[in-house]
Amino acid sequence: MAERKNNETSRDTVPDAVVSRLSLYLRELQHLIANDCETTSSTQLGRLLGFTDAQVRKDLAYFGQFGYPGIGYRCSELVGAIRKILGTDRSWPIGIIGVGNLGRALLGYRGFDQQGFEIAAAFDTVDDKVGQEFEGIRVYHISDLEKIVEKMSIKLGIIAVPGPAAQDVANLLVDAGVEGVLNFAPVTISLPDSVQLVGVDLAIQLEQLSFAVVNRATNS
Amino acid sequence: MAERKNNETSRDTVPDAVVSRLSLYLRELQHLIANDCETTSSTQLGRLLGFTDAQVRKDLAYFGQFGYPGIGYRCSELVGAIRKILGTDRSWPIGIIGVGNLGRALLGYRGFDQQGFEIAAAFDTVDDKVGQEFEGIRVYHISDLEKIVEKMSIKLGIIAVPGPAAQDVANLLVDAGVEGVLNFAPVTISLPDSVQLVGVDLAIQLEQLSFAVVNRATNS
DNA sequence: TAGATTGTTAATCGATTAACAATC
DNA sequence: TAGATTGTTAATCGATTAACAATC
Repeated sequence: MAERKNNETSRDTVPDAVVSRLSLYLRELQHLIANDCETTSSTQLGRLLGFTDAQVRKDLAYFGQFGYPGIGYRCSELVGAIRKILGTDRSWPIGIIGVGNLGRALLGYRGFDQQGFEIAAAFDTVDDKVGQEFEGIRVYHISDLEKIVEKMSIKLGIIAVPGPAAQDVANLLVDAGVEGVLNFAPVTISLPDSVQLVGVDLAIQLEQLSFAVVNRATNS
Repeated sequence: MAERKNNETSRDTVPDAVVSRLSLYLRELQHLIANDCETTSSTQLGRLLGFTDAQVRKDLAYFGQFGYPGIGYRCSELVGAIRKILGTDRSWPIGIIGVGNLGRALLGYRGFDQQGFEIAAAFDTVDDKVGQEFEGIRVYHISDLEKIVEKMSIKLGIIAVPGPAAQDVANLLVDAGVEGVLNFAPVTISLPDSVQLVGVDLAIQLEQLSFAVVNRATNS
């Protein structure tokens, strides 16, 4: 069907920045749909998010042709296309390691389900927590990680343990066979290339904000 | 002291990517210090974080000269310099709006204090929560926001409310006089240019991971 | 001194924007 | 049809890397 050099597996590498904008497009499109918009345009999407229209079109062009010249994009169609690109057109069972404050907050976070993520199990080492349920999610002992990961087909792991334990937990997740890790611990961890890693450090986000405030006269 | 075109306020705009790497350098330096390293080098820092040595030196060069040719960087000195650049050499009183799962997790998050952030007050609209304390932090009614922000010199606000309420809360924060907002709600909010905004969407982080996993054969 | 490492300039690489023919 | 908007190419802009004189 599609011409060009296309060959499915030999697609050019996509910059991270493009992928994260894709998520933003998806979020805006879902809002537009909630507000009964049937179609949108690169200009509208760009205006909503502070990007140029050219950038919106270019980003989408990495993955194919989704629009209609003279018309724009059908919102629901583009949502479907982006979810397919991101891999969220199916459900991802997730395991969370660490049932402290942050872990429990993530267990209760409603935003995940809506985007195709489903927290299947939690893990901890503290006896008082193991066997309990939080937000309807059962807490297992970390020593059962491999067994449960397999049984529940868990593909992604979220690390929500203190920094010093993070690398050990990461290793256990890799051994258990997960394919991707989201790390909330404030440390750099290293994984084999075959396992994907995304890190989120909440303190770093505040540092970015602090910098922006201190330098606001200069940079905005 | 410093020559060059330098004039303090006319510094070239610093790319966001540079600022976020600065936070990573800071984190690694703190680990090095914890492990009794007195000095480090651009090569070592780069290796720890997966950057080139040239990038480390170039990033720091935006802000001044912090190293010693032939020797490298004194860790504690560079930590001090980066904290000053990021504005975390002083304490930032923070207000958190929304005391649901995520808000409470942030209230209890130990990583903030260590980096110069201090959660001073929490706000909600739910009667059962107002007046309570979580993790030693008092919850006020949102209608007291302006008063408390002034009294406690709160400069940064964290939005941890559901999406539909986020823009309203943002407006209240701006009216109350905060200078920066960290938004955890999964919506795009808009603020006057005079108020800085950083957004963190947890579902988006998982989408990035999902994309990376689905495309791992191609891009890693 | 010789070896190491910085700060900085120039070269390379990649990402964003502008422009426009093709299309509805 | 005229107006709108796409997908895509070429031009611009910015960020990363390589190289090296200066320095300890």
